[in-house]
Amino acid sequence: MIKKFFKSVIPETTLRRMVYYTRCLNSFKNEGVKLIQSEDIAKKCGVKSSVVRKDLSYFGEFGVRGKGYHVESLLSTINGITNTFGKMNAALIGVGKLGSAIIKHSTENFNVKIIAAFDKDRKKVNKEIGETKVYPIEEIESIIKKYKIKIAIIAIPPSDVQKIVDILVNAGIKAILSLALIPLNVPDDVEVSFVDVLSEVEFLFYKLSLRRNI
Amino acid sequence: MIKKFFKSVIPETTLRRMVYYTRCLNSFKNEGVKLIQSEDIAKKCGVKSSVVRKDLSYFGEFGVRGKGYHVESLLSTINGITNTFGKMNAALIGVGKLGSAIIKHSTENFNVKIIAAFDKDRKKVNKEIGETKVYPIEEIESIIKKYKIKIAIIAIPPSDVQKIVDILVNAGIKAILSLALIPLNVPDDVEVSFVDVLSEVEFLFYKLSLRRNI
DNA sequence: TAGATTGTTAATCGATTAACAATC
DNA sequence: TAGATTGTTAATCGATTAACAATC
Repeated sequence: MIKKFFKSVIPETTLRRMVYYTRCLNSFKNEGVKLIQSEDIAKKCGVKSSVVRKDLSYFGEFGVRGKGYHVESLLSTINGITNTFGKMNAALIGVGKLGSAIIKHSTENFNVKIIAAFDKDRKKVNKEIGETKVYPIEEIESIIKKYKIKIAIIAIPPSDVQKIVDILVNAGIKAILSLALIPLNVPDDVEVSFVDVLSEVEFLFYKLSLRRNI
Repeated sequence: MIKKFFKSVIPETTLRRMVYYTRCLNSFKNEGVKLIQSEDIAKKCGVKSSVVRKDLSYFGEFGVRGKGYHVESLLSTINGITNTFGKMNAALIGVGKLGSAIIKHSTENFNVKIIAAFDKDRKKVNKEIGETKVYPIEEIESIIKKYKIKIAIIAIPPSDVQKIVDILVNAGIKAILSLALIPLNVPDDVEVSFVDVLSEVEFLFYKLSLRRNI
């Protein structure tokens, strides 16, 4: 029987939870845990154990029935599937307060590494923040191509966003994370995603007020 | 016939899009536009017009068939429903790089106002960032109660998060936005939501790698 | 083997979509 | 009235859930 490597489509929601899972698994690994059950992952990540099992099952059969999952091998299987072995290089556009906070976070924390930052302010250019060098906007294309960067984070004022997006797409960027909640024009093969703290707060306000009214 | 004020449950996704819509509507208002169609809102927000109409219909019938929606009255109706007339006061815990970036954003941009910030660092306490005063951690409870703040943003290291969450819940906070992707223990009546830039980047990496493999 | 936990199924729930009747 | 756009419907799609057969 021929077995496909993956189920044909993996749900967005599953992919999002994979980020949780790898974090949990890494934390288990650091604690020296060798074998875990779906229930353990579930508790640590705040989801249900059936969700964990279903999510993992999209990628293959990793568990041992009656026993659980081997932390180490599960981790490396996930890394293998996603082609990411801790080396997720991204670019950052806009080295303001928010931008430099993100660089700082990335040095302290996890898998993502900001390997190049860009700013239009001449005073910031050629400086280094942590290990990240700041280049002028004009060099976006050459640097992105040179380092084969596929993902960019945009932390600039809304008015400048689309202009930069065009440059990025042209340079070969395949996914953009924007920190301003304005729609972007990109080709179909470029992923776009938004993260905006204040919008999320507004959403929470809506949720609370409606709760009172029903 | 008795008409309920709202449909009994409003979908999460609708509520999230309401944030977009109010922004679009405000921008139309500032351009002096009086009357708009669902199609206009849709284009500006990057969704489909049927989605806009369905979303708005959860709250009532605001449009005029054959004509469209009155920008001004639609905006104030939405504000009325959510009890928010531009006055969304929130607290912020942790005045590091990320925290102060958020304060700066809130002064420049939209509806949310950070009316109190907290930090354990004595050197930051009693300073002001923009119009936001920084209080010591010990005063969380008194200040939150004094200003009746219902929503808090947490921008502190993961290890301190749960401790602060307990204090916040105790002080009467009803919604928490955490900037660290670790699960929080809260009572059922407290909303929790997460925003984490680097997790989102990881998610995008997963998405891209899988795209290549299928 | 008996006990335990996985991987999968089928039912349920929720969100999206397009088409169109209602109506300004 | 004719033209236009809303508000609603019903079908489709996608995600969650709990239960359990498979199997270590």
